[in-house]
Amino acid sequence: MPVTIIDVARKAGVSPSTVSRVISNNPRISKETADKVRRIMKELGYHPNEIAKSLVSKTTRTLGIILPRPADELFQNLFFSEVIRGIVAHASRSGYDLLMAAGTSGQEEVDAIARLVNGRRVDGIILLYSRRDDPLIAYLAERSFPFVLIGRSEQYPQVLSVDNDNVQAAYDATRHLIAQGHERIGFVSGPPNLIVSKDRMEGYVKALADAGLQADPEWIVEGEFLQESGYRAMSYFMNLPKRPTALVAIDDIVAFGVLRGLSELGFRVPRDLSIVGFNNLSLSELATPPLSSIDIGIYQIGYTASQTLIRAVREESGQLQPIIIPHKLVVRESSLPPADA
Amino acid sequence: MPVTIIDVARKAGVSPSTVSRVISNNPRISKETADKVRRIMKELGYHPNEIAKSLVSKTTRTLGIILPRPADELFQNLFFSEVIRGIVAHASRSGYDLLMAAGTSGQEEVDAIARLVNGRRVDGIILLYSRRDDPLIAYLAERSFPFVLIGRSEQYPQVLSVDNDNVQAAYDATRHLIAQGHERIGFVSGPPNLIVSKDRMEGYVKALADAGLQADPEWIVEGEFLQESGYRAMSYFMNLPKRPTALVAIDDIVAFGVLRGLSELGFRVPRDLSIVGFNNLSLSELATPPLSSIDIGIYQIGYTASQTLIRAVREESGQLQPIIIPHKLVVRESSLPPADA
DNA sequence: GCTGCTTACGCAATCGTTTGCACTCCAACC
DNA sequence: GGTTGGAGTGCAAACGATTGCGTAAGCAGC
Repeated sequence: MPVTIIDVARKAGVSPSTVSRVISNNPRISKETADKVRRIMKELGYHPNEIAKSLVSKTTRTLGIILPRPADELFQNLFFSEVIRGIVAHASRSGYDLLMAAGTSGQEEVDAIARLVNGRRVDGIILLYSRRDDPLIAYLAERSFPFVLIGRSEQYPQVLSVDNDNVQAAYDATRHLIAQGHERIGFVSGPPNLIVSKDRMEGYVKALADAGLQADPEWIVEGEFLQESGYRAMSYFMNLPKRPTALVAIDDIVAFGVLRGLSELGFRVPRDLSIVGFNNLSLSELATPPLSSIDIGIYQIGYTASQTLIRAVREESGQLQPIIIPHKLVVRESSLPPADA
Repeated sequence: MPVTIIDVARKAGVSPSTVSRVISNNPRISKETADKVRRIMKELGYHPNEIAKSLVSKTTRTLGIILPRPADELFQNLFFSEVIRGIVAHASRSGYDLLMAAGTSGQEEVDAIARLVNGRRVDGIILLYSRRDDPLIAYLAERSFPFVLIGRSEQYPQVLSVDNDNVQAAYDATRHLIAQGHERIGFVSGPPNLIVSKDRMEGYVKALADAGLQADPEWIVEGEFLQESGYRAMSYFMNLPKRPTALVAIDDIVAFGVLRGLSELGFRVPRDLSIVGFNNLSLSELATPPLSSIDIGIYQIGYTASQTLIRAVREESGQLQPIIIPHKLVVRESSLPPADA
């Protein structure tokens, strides 16, 4: 029913090949022919069938992104939308679309990726939330399918990746708290199988050590990237006989949970507890009190990931060194000395 | 290079047709043959080329979504991620993927949609942020391409759509404020070309009228779905000789801007100004004070939109009546009588 | 007038599937 | 023993493009 290249060719009195060459601006077509063909295309409202194109060109101008397991929970965190925002901004500027596929369970994630990769539906893939032993990375690396990792891989260091220096970032956050005079500093971590959890924990421990302080295992708790985790961590910490006076939270959303819990219990921030988070979500400055946070440049990460991947897809041989997006500490009220101090 | 259906056929000693029929579970294939073919497929690591499949089946098991103009700004609002969350949850459960395309300007939006539609890249399209005179709706409706609108259309009422009763929602919000004793109630609206702005405004005006109050045009301002708009609106209102005592904000994010501005100027909420927003973002309860909001069930909207669209794509003849997702008012501190009253 | 080079285009194969139709068996029936 | 009929497969066309190669026309050069 829709108009094909053959319809155009017939009406223009040329062969389909010629039309095809007009579309791809092949210089070997005379100007008159090209003009005529172009006119007919307009007239007929012709648009190339991208699927057919893909079949022969083996290319789709589409990037794929796999939504990590509980796609449901994922978006609760602004991190995700922010990184997608960056990806889409660059990709669309480069003429690429973004295909999102979700797997609901672990195995389904691999299935989802197999669908995209083997089904030739995408030219490259962006991987998120790299786990310490990630089957997706292995899958793609083995097939040498173009992909870029947001985060980093331990088993496959020689892989395109965009990341922060999370060790240093956590170091900076902790150091800042120490500089405020805190000596009892807790850490609310994320899922232990995520590399980012491990890295930030490492920076936290290192900062303490460098300051001659000791990381008390009692002051480290693990959770998810969810408010509830922060809430739980808060109630754990505040019930400790010897409470920390400051907290580093692995994510602002977790910090929000802490704040909510504290206010419910009547504690004041930063007087009773100072806190700094990660990601500097757009709402962090609206929290009560405004939340200090490490800005890791999420948008930039997404943007750069798309850039890197598209370069790789085009075989412009990207650098295999991980790309590190700089972070910066944004100090707000939640980690400053209390006004009445 | 990758293994095709022909490789499988050759190795199994059958024809490609047979392999294809095995894949689609055609009952006319004998069990032995099917088993053998399946074994070989595993052995060879065969995965069907979805592109080739799409070419002949004219179907892609993919839903498209067009990112409205300033894709950059868009995601700042949790509304977007939340609706996508709902879409992806349902779509992936039904075996559909989601393709996001962005246009940066008005014309590019139409181009983007043309690419998806005429390029046969998607089976259906989800449209967001319907404007009062939306070229995309016209484009799709004219081609009778399956699509569902999140929101509603004035020119094309006979179109699949998922929406709230925004008039009623705004009515409820305003009515709640009136019930608290407010008589001077302002409204911070959104872009006037969006239908949602118009609808909520209408409900606001109607609630006032029903209460015997008059909507003073001075107390209505327009803006974007951005914090800055709320901030500006706040400073406008608070400089009025005769200030409103309460505000309805078209979106929580706008309300956040108002809150921020008020706190900077030393005003207290709800004592100096009560406020209720829309969307009940996950962070609304974390605001200072916790923000009253109309919960419009964003996730549910996305979920239902996917459901409706997929049904339409499969020609299960969805209802053409707009589907209305119920809203509910969530009252929090920002619109309650001040504690010291 | 023949050769040889360009220019501008067409032919036909190809990409990896699906599917309508035809065909071959073989058992069952009269 | 010929006819039917169904079960199980294969042939080949089709989906809508791209592209290597071939070729006709035109012109220059000798």
